[in-house]
Amino acid sequence: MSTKIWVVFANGSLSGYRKRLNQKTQHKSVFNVSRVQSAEQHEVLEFSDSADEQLIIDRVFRAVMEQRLAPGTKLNESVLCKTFGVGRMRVRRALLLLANQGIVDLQSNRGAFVACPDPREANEVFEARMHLEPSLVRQVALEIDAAGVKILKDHIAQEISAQSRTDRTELIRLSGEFHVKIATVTGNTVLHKVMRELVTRTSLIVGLFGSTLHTCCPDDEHEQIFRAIERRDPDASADLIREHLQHIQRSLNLAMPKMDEPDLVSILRGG
Amino acid sequence: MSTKIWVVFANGSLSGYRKRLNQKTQHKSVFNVSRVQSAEQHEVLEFSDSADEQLIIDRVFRAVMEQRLAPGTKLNESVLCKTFGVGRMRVRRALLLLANQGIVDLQSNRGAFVACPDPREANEVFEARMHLEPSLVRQVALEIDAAGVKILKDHIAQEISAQSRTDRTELIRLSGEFHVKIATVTGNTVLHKVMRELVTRTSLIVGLFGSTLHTCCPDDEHEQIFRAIERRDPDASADLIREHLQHIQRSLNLAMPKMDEPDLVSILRGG
DNA sequence: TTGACATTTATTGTTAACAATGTTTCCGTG
DNA sequence: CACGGAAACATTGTTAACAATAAATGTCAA
Repeated sequence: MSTKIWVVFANGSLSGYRKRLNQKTQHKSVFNVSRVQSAEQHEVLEFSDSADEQLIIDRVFRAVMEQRLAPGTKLNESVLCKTFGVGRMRVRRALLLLANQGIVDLQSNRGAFVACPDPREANEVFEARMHLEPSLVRQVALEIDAAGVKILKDHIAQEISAQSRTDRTELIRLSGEFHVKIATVTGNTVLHKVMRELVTRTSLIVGLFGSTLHTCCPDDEHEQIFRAIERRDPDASADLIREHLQHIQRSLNLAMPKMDEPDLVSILRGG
Repeated sequence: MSTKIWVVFANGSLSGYRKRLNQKTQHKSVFNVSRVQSAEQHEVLEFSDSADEQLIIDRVFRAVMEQRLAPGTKLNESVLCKTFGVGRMRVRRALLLLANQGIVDLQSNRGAFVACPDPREANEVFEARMHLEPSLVRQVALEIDAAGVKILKDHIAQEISAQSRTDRTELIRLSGEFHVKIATVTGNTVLHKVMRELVTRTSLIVGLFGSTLHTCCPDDEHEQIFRAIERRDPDASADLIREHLQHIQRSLNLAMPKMDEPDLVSILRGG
């Protein structure tokens, strides 16, 4: 739940609180209040209330990226409540945010479902990534420092390990996360968020339209990209990631219709 | 509020509903139910419940883009409720989504405030735009059709008109929206959403750090970009928009600290 | 058995009351 | 008057009950 630590400037304001705090010290803690009276600055450290909310989001994110939550799966509110041991409000807020990011589809009075991107949306996501990632990786190749190289190197090692263990789930997750980490090493949180969203939606798409296992983890392309970055070669990096994205996109079978109501009807009628 | 029209396949399922509908026909309407009994496909047309919710979001978006909502402004829940004539839930959901898009800062137990991006975040937003927009505008220059050209041409006309009328608010809004419209003409909804978010955050940034009026509407750069697009010149388009973004970014005074608590304290202590 | 209709159940959407917190005001004392 | 303290007030966060809807089940007649 919530834990707050008050460190309060001695100009009033705490007085009223301390009384309330002493009344019910269940989930509140005040440390060294007397000592702190002499502190100079009002400061509040808050261990965010929304931690469990973010947990739900992360779990769904991860499950989608690992393709363990199939598109179309219904996300029942009460089930989520029990699973995470939180109230309905938290679950609904998490679902709203997930819907806002295109990961789940929120249908009025029917509930939340893991999104089923259609081919058009799939192409849109890839188009967006094709705009963003070459330029991004170019910058990374130019500016990356030793710490960044290590992050990517470790990641590649993990991928190789998962590949040798034929750990499919882990490999799928790592495969997507590689692209997120490229954004991470720039230190740009805005880019990080955008990439995370696009990559997760890509996972959905690959899960829906990916014909072969090969689709999500094409050979050692990630390693090649890393090597180009490592030797600070922006042009090669950009070219490689462009090809990489094209390979994934081309390996999709976008003609395959998803199991959607209208399609089902037309199929049955045709038979 | 909500209005639904049921058109139901005659295989049951409606029966129970019609009873309820007849009981209270206040905000529900059923048209031609008898005729529809012979229809073949179950279909639900829903006039989204979340329309008013989206309205709140759009209004805040617009107010921020027009810089009429200053960064730091508190967005009181009850005020918003009265303003839009909706319940608290809707307002809170809207605020949550706005926070998720970085437009609003949601502080626990204190409320929602128009975001105050710091210089670091400002640079991140510009960096993200510098990655995205040149590539985007290049594609637009290559693929745009007559309808797209008209959209942009009309927009430029509007900008010129607002400039001649010295309608500052309108000019600020149009100035941001030009970039969104470039994404719009691609027809890519994913890109559109990303651009909309980045541009709105830019408006916040310009409002905070823009030293001069000139910052937000630099000469006729938009018109030049449009002309490059119109003559299908991808290289020139990309170069121009890159310069354009750099001009805006350079005109910012990022050294100027915002009126934030920690800064205020340090200022007072130093004096 | 099937199809129209009614009923029941499960799930989601909304609201309002309550709890917790932040903010302001006020009061007495030195 | 400055200051600490306490209460009053305003606002936000949470919960639980209720309303509305969807989905499932049951009934009965042709």
